[in-house]
Amino acid sequence: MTTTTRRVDVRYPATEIDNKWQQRWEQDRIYHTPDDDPRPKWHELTMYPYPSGDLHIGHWYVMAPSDCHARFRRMQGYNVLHPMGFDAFGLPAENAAIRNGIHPHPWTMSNVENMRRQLRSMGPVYDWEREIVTCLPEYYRWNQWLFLQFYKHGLVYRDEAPVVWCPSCNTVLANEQVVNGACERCDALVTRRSLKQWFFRITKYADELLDFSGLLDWPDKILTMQRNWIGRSEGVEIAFDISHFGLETKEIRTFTTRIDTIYGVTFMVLAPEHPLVESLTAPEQREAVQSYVEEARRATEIDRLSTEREKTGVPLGAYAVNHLNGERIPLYIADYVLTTYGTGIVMGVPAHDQRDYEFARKHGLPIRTVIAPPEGQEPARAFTGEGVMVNSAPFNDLPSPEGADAIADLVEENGWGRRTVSHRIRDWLVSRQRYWGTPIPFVYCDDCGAVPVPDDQLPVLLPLDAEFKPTGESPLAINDEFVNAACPACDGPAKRETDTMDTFVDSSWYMFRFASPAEDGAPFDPDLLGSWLPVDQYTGGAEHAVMHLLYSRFFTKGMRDMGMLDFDEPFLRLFNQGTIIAGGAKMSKSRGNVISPDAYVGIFGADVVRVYLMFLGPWDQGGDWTDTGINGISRWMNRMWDLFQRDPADLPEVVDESALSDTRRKLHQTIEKVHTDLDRFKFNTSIAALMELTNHLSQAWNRQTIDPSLWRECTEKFLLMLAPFAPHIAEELWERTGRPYSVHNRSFPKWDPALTEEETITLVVQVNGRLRDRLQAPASISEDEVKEIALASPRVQTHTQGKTIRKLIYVPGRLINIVAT
RNA sequence: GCCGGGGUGGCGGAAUGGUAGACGCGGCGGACUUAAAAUCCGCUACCUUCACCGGUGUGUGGGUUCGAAUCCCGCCCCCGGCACCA
Repeated sequence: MTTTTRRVDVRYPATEIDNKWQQRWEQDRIYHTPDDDPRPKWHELTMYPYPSGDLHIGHWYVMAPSDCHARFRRMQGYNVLHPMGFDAFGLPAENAAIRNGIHPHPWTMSNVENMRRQLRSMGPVYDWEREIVTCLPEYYRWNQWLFLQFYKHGLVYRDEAPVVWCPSCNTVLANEQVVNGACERCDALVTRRSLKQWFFRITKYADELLDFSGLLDWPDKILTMQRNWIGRSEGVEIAFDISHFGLETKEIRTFTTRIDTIYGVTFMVLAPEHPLVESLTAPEQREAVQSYVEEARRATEIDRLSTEREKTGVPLGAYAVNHLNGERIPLYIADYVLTTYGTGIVMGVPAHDQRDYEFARKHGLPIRTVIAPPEGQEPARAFTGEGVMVNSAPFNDLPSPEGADAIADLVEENGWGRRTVSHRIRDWLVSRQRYWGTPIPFVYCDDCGAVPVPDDQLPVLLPLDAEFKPTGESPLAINDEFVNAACPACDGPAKRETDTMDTFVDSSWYMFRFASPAEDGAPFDPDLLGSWLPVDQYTGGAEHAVMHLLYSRFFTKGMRDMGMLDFDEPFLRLFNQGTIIAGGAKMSKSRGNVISPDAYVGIFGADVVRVYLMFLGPWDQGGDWTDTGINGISRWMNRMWDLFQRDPADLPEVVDESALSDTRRKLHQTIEKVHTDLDRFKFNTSIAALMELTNHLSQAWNRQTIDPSLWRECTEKFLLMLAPFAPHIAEELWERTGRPYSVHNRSFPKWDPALTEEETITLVVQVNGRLRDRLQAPASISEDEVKEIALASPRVQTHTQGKTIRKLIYVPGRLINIVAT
C-alpha cells in the first residue's frame, strides 16, 4: 500500500466472505455457460491479457466493470458468455528467457497460473471451463491451419519486400507496430531491410474494411483511426513517356489526387528504392545517385519521415515527357517519396503542393501556377485549394474540380492512364524472426520451393529444447532437429521455415475459439460458432484500434469468404475504457506509484476494490486512484453491512403514508437510474444512485418513517441491484436476510414508471432568467395556478416592482420564468 | 500541421437548453471516548453579511435564446491518435 493516511476499519469479514462465496460458486458451477439454453445469448468479451506475471490494477480496471456489465446482462435474462484466456505468445517471455535463463514455456505457464488465481480473487463470472491459452499446441495448431487456409485462398503470400527492422528485437515489425519511427515494444529506432517475408493480403479488403455499417456501436474515435489508417484516396494513375531511353519499359506511372494540376508539373521524383532508378540514371550522375540511395537505406525511419526534414534529392540526369503538353520533365530521386505508396513515383507540382514547393525551391526548379489562388495569397507557400485553372492550355478558366474531371476523361480516352483508388494501408507482414510464437507451417525444398505442411502433419510443434543466445538469434534457426525436414511433396531433404507468426494472428480469431474451446478437429464447431458469435459487446483499450481490431475484422471477412462462417463483423459493439492513473500520474515503477490490487483486496475485500474502480470516474475517461477515495467505498459497505442486517420487526407497523410513498418513489427511481446507467456503462453514476438509496433508507430507519414490509422490499431490491457490482457482499447479505441462494441467479428488479413520479414538485421561479424563489406545489398544478402563486411571491415582487411583465414562460413541472422590463 | 476527446468547488466528479456542484474524498464543528482512531450527526463554491437578503461563478472573448456548463463563432491550455501517403 502506498498510503500513509488513515484507513477506515473494515467492520465485516470481507476476505472471509470472498473466499466462502468464490468456493461455493465454483463448486456449484453457477457461472458455467451452457451451450443448449433457450434464453437469448449475450457474448460479452474483454480483451484477453498477456500473462506478464502479475495482475496489475490496470487489468482490474479493464475487467471489473465489464464483469459487472456481464452480470447485469445475466440478471436481465440472457445466457451470458463472458470468457477469459491468455494471449501467451510474445517477446517478453523470450526476453525473460535470455535474461534469466528460464525457458519461455514454464515462465509463461507459471504466470498464467498466478494471474488466473488473481483473476479469480475478483469474483468474476468467467466460465473457466472455456479458458484458452494461445501458446499451447491445441490452440496454435489452428493458427497454422488457418494460415494455410488463407494461403490456399490467395490471402497469404511470401514476397521480398522492404521491411521495417527493429535492431534491438532482432526482428521485422508490422507497420502498425512502428510508433514515431520507433519499435512499439522497445523504442529502438527502426531501419529498413529487404527480406523475403510472409504477408496477409489485408489490402484486398481495404474498401470493405472502410464500411462500418455492420458495427452497431463503436466509438467514433476508433472508426476515424481505422479510416485514416486505411487511407483511401481517389485519383488518377497517369503515365509519363520514357520511350526515348530505348528500355523495355516505355513509361513511368505516377498516382495523383490532383490531376487538375498536371500542367504545373515541372519535375518528377522517384523513391530511392525504385527498381527503375538504376536504368534511368545518366552515367555522369551514377556516383551521386548511388551514394544517395545508400544513405537513404541507412537512415532510420524517424529521420526519413520527419516533416521538418529538408527535401534532399539528386537528379538522375534524365527526363520524361508529359503527354498533355509534350514538355520534358527532369527526373530526381528523393527520400520524401515512399516506395510503398502509389507507384513510388511522384509528379512534382511545386505551385500546388507544399512538399514539391520546398523541393523545387531547394533545387532551383521552376514553379508554375496553374490554379489561380484567391487575391492576397502569400507566395511563400504552395496554394493547395481549389480555384480557376490557368496556364493549362485547353482547360483554362475552368473551375479546378471541373477541370480535373475533364482532364481525367482526356487521359483515359488517350490511354495515358485511368481513374483509380490508392490506399495507405499495406499488407500485414506476419513473419517474426523470433522463437516464442507459432511456427509458420512451410518447408523449403530445393526442387519444390516453398511447400505448405499438410494438414495431417499439423501442428508443427515449437521445440521445447531451445537454446537462447544473448545475440538474439532465433533459437529455431540454430536447432538442426527442427530445421531439417522431409519435403512434403517429394520427400527429399528440405528445411523448415524458422520464422514464427506475429502474435496478432492468435488474437485475430480467439473470440471464435471460446464457442467450442475443446474442439480438436477444427478451430471451432461451426454450429456452436453460429450460436455464440458475433461478439455482442467487446471492451478493451483504444490502443488496439489499427492493430488487433483491424486484423480481427480482416480475419472475419476472409474466413467468411472461405465459407467458415456467415457473418461480416466479429464485434458488434465496442466500448473503450480509459486509463487508470495514480496520484495524477501514469503508474510506473520509477515513479513508485504502481498500485497492486492484491494488497487492497487483502485488506478491504474484492468488492470494495471493484466498486471503487467503477466509482472513481466515467469508465471511458479513465480515473485517478487515491487511497482516501477507496476509504469512502469501504465506509459505504460497512454501513450497508450494518443497515441490512437490522431486524425489520423493530420498525413501526403503522407509518405515515406520504413518507412510505417517498421511500417507494426513491426505490423505483433508483432502479430506473441504475438500470439505464448500467446499460450505458455509466458505473459511477449508478453507484451514486445506490448510495443515495442507502442514505435515504438509513434516514428513514432513524426517523422510523418506514414499515417492515417496505423495508424488506427495499432490502431485496437493493441487494439485487448491488449484486453485479459487489457480488460477494450481496450474496452474503442475501443469505443473512434469509433469502434463498443465489442472488446471482435472480432477475434484475424492474421499476414501475407510475411509482417514480413525484407528487409534489419544487417549482423554480425566475425573473428574467435569474432564480428568485422556489415554491412547493402539487405535481398536478395547472399553469394558471402556477402563474398566480409565482406572481404572488414576495421575493418575486421585489424584482418585478416598477416593471412591466412582458411574458411568462412556463415549463410544466419545472419552472416559470417571468420576463419583466 | 490534421483528426478526436477534454477544461466545472480544495480534490475525483454530477448535470447535454430549465434549481450548477448529485455522489464520494478532504476540511470544519458537534456527539461518543480518560484519550486518540473508528463511528454517528451537522456544515462546507466564492465575495459581502451576525443572519436574512444580495452579488459573482463552469478556461477565455463574443453571439443565439425568456433562459447557456450545455448550442454557434473566435482564441488559450491539457490529453490521446495520425503525420512527407503525392
